[in-house]
Amino acid sequence: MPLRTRTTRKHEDELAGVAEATTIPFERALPVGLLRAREAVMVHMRPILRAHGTTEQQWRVLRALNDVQPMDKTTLTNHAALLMPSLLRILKDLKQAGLIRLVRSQTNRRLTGVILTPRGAAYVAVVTAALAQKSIILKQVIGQDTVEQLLDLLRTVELRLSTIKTGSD
Amino acid sequence: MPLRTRTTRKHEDELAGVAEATTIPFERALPVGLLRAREAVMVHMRPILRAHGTTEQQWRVLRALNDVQPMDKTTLTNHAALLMPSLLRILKDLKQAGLIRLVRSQTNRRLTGVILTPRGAAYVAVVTAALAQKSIILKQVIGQDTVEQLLDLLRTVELRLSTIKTGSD
DNA sequence: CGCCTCAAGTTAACATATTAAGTTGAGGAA
DNA sequence: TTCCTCAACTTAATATGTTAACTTGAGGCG
Repeated sequence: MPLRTRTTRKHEDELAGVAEATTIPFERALPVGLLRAREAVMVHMRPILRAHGTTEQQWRVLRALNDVQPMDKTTLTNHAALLMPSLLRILKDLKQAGLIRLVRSQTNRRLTGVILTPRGAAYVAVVTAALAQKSIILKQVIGQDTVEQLLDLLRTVELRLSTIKTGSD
Repeated sequence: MPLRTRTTRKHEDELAGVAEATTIPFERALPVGLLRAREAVMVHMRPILRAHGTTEQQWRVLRALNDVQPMDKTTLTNHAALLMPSLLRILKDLKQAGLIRLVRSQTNRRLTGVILTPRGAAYVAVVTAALAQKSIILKQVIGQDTVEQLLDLLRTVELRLSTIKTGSD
C-alpha cells in the first residue's frame, strides 16, 4: 500500500482507487515550504492590514522606508521584494495618499530618494502597533525560540545564496 | 547619528541628509524574511522551470500531484498554495497540455479528483531531475544542516499556526 | 570634447492573482 | 419527502504582477 503521509484524508476514501498514488512521503522542497509558512503567517496579518486600508505590498514599502530613509527606488525593490514596475505603481498610490515623498538627488539626477512624510511616518507607527499585538500572539504560538532560529536561518540562506551567481549555469 | 545597518550604501552619500533616518536596525519580520529567502532560492530555480516550459504555479500543482494522487481541487489549493480561481486556470492549461486528468468521484459528485497522466508523470520526472542538480548545488551553498533545520522549522511554524483560528480576532 | 556603455527609471502590453457573486450537489432536520 | 444549509466548485470583474522595449543621464575613454 502506498504511503500517504499528509493529506487531509477528508475525501480520501471517495477518491481512492481511481489512480495509483505515488510514494514521495513529504514535501521537502524549500520554495514551497517557505511559501506555505509565509501564507500561514499572513493569514493572520492580512486582515489587520486590510482594516487599516493597506495592501501587503504597500506595507512592505512603508516598512522598508521606516527602517532606512531616504532610499532610492532600486534599493527599495530589494528591501520590499518587489519588481520595479510594481514598486512604481505602489509609490504612485502612496504619494497620492500623502504617505511618501520623492526627492531627487542633487548630485545624481538619476536617483530618486523616497521618504515618508510626517503623515506617512505616523501611519506606519499606527499600523505597526496594530500588527505588534498580533505578532506577539503568533510568536507565542510558534514559540519565541523557533522564531528567532528561523529568522537567523532565513538570513543565512539569503546571505549564502547572494554569494553565487544567479540564473542558468 | 542614526543607525543605518543594512543598506547597499551605494548611493548613500548622494541621498544623505534629505530626511531623518529612523532607527530600526534590521528587518526582523517573519513574512518579509520568508519572502526574501524564497526569492533568493527561486532566482536559481525559475530559469530551469522556464527552460522546461513550466511556470512556478504549474510546477507547484504538478509536484503536489506527484506526492499524492488523486487529490481533489480544494486540497490541491492547500498543497500548491494557490487560490481556487488560479488553480482552475492552471488545471485547464495542464489538462490541455495532456499532463493531468480529472476524475469525478462516483460517490460524491461534487468532488473532482486530479491525477497525472502517464505523460504528466514522465514530465514531472524529467523536470524533477533537472531541478535536482541545481538543488544539490544550492543545498551545498546554503549548507545541508541549515536546509534541514530550516525545513523542520518551517513545518513547525505551519503546524503550530494551524492550531489557532484565522482572520481577525 | 564626443562617443560609448551601462545604470536608473519609465511605460505599455500581457499574464496572473484576488475578490465577489453565482451554481450545483450532499446531507440533515421537520 | 421537502426544505434548509453548507461545501465544492465556477465564472466574471478587478487588481496586481511580469516582461520587454524604451528614455535619459553618468561616467569612462580615445
